[in-house]
Amino acid sequence: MAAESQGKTTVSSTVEDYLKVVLKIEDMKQRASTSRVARHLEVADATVTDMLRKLKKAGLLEYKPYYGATLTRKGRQVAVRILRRHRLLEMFLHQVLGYGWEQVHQEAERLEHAVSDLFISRIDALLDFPSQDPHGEAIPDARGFREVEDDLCLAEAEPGSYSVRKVTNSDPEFLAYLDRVGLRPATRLSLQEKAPFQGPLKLLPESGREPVYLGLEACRSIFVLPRKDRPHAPAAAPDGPVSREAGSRGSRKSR
Amino acid sequence: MAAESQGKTTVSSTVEDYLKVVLKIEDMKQRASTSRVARHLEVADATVTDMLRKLKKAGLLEYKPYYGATLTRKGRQVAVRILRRHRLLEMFLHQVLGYGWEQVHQEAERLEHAVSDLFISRIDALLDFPSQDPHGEAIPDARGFREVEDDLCLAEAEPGSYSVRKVTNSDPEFLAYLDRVGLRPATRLSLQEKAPFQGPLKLLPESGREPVYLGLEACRSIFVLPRKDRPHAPAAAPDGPVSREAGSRGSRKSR
DNA sequence: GGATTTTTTTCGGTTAGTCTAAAATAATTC
DNA sequence: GAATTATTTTAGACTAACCGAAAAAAATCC
Repeated sequence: MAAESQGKTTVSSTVEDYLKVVLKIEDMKQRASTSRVARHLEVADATVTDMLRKLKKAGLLEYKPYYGATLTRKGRQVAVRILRRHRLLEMFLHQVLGYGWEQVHQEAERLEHAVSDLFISRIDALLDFPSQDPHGEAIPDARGFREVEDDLCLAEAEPGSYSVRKVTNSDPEFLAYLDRVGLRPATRLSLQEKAPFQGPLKLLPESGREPVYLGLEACRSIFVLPRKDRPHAPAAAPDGPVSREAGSRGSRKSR
Repeated sequence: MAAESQGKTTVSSTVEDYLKVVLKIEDMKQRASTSRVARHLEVADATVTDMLRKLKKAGLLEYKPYYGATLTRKGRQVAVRILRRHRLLEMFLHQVLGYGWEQVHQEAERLEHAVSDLFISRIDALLDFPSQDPHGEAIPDARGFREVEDDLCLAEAEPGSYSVRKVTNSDPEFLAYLDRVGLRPATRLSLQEKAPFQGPLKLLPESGREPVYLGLEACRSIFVLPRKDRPHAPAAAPDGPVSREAGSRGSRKSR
C-alpha cells in the first residue's frame, strides 16, 4: 500500500467537529477548555466533558480534567484533513457555483463530512490546487501541510498601509457588511487612525472612497499585511484621482 | 415568502432514506412490505416496523400492520425531492467532476442529504436543467413533476432494434461491465435472440461489433425504446467503419 | 381445515450524542 | 487563608436508530 503510516482513522462527523474546534482554539493560542469547546460547538459543558474523555480514550487528544484538551498527532491529522476539506469546499462553492463569501461557510460545514476523497481531489484539480479559501485562509495541502501565515491582526496594527490578508469570521451578516464597504481579501487599505479607549478604527479601503469606521472587536477577525508604502503618494496616482492616502507613519512590521 | 403551501417538512436523513425506498418500491409496482423495505435499506425487519409506525404518526405514509406502507402526498413530496437531488447530483458528478456512471450513485447517496436547496438550484442551472441522470433516469423538476417514462424492460422485449433508455441498477460492478461491453443510455442495439428457459439474451450493441450475452436477470434493469427498424441492418454500418472498441469514454458534452 | 412455514410484530437491550441539576474542584477576592 | 464565585465533572435521563429472539399473525401446503 502507498500509505500505511497514515492509519485511516474513521470517525463520526460529530467527532470531526470536536477535533476541528480544538484545532481552531489551539490555532488561536488558547487553552481548549471544556467551556470554550462547548461554546464553539453550542452544546452543554457536560456533553463536552464526556466527549473529551471519549476522544482521549480513542487517542485523538490528551485530556486533563479541569484543564482541557490538546490534540495528538492523530487527532491533529484528522482535524487538518477536515480543515482542508472545508476550505477547499468553500473555494469550490465560491468559484464554481457562484456563492458569496458569506454563504460558503454554512454549506461547507455540512459538506465537509459528506464528500469522499475523490470528490475533494476532483475539485482540488478543477480549482487548480488553490492555496487559499474565499476568506483568505490557507488551505492545507493533501499531506496536511499548512502554509505559515505571516500576517498581523488589524486590531493590533498601527496606522499605515495594508492589504487584507484574511478574515477569520464566518458570520454572514458581518461578511456581507465588509463586502458592502469594500473590505475583502486582497483589498488595499490604509488604517488612518485608532480611536482611544477601545474605540473604532478609521479605515480607507482603496475601492470605496468613503472611510469606514470599524469597532475594535470586529477588527480582531481581520488580518492584514503591511504594504511598502508609497509614502503619501503625492500627485501622480497611477489610476484616477486618489483624493487622500494618508497615514504613512512607521509601517514597517516585518518578522 | 414564495412557497407556503409546500410546508417545509424537515426530516432526518434516515427518514429521507426510508421514504426514498418506499417510493422506489411503489414505482416498481410492488407492495412496500416491512421485509422489502428492510432489504433495500439493509436493516433488520424489526427496525423497519418501528420506523414505519413512526412515519405513519408523522403523516408521511400510511401503514397497515402485516401489510406495509404507502406514501402520503406529504411523504411522496419529501421522497421525490430527495430523488431529484440524488439524480441532479449524479449528473453533476458525472458532467462536472468527471465521475464514471458507476461511481456517481454512492457519492450522491451521501450528498443528497447534505446539500442545501441553493446548491441544488445552482448545479441545476450549471447543467442547464437536465432532464435525465447518467443512467438515463428522469430527474423530477423543481416542483416535483416527473416525466412519464414510456420504455420497456429489455427482459420482456422481443427481438428487434432498440436503444437503451435507462439502467436501473446502481451496482458499480454491473455498470462497469455494461460500459465495457458498450451498453449505455442512448446506445443502439439489436436484440437478436432470447434463449429459452430464462436463458440469456443475445445483444448486438451498435458500438462493439461483438455480440453480448446477458442473463435475463441482468436485463431486468435495462430499459429500452423500440427503434423504427432498418430490418436487421445487414453489412454496411450506417456511418463509416466504427472500429472503436469499447472505449470507456463516459462524457456526453450536452447541448 | 389443521399443520407448517413465512412474515411481521413485540419485547428488551445497545450505542451515540445530547441535556439538566447537583456535586466537586479550581480560581479569585478580601 | 477562608469565603465566594466560576468552572468542570458526575449522575441520571432522554431520543433516534439500530439489533436479536420470542411471540403473533398471515400465508401456504397437503
